[in-house]
Amino acid sequence: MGNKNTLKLDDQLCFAFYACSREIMKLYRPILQDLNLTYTQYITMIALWEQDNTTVKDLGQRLYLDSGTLTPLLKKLEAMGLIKRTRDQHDERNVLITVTPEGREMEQAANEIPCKLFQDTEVELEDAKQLHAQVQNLLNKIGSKKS
Amino acid sequence: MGNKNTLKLDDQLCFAFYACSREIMKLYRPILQDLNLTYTQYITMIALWEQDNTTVKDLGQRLYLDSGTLTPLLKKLEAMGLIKRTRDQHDERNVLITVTPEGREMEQAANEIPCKLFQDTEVELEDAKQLHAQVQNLLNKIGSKKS
DNA sequence: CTTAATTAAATTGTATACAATTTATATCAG
DNA sequence: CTGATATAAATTGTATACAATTTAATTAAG
Repeated sequence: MGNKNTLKLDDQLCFAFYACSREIMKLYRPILQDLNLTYTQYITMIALWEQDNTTVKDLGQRLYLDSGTLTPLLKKLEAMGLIKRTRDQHDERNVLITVTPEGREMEQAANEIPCKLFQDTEVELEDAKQLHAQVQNLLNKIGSKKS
Repeated sequence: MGNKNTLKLDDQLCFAFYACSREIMKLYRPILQDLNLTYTQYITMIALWEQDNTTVKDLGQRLYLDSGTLTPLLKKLEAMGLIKRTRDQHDERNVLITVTPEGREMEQAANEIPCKLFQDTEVELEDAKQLHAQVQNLLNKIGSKKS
């Protein structure tokens, strides 16, 4: 492993997450191509299917993305007819995002995606599930400052 | 958890990796700012400190990045004086990347980074290390097709 | 009521990512 | 040797990410 004080790519936890997420996205790409969605657009739609009629701010908090990323992405999804963006009548600062019937229709097709994803790999679903819980736990700890 | 056939953000392993890597990058940002490096530039330098005088192709394989991402990034690092790009005399298709003395000097400062990273969070180093091994394992399995 | 402070999106500018194509070089087949 | 194939980088075009700023609307303070 070399000197303890020497930086190694193989010791970088963040790099492992970063590389792993991009490699899994490559598995998603051909599947999502059928829906004409990118991965970021896909998780945005998942967030909206789960919670319709919400704000850009709420979406940003759940997806860990800011308006600089979301505004153009949501405009794209609107142009594709999957969502609708409207100013909140009660507080014009908020933009409300709602899923259109076309967007709802896509949800049905999307439900088939998870079982296809790791189909041709050696990844065991049980391992993935166990790992997922730990990553989630880490993610929660990153935000909270030590007391 | 709702219907088993309903997509939920909290069930998405890839999203957990994706969000987690970006959140950790946010912890890196203020630290890397002292070196005037982005996270991608930082892991590229780590790869080069570990293996000097290598090709763009080799870097791409180790970082899971292609020339479309690396070429402009390496040009930036060269402009900063940290590396040198030269065509291989024996095979002009290859571009050899070498670390300059300035680039080597930065390695010393960078060695201090890992211990600073999770300092103010609740993340336990032992948990992180254990998790890392599992992510690495998954990453290895993604590439290999089921027999 | 009116100005100051706050908040939510949008915009601007820089830096990735990556598919697809192009360019330049090297190798292979006949 | 020579056209066909293959390979490595670079380029082009699209889609994120995100810091920093701007715009518009709301709320708070005096």
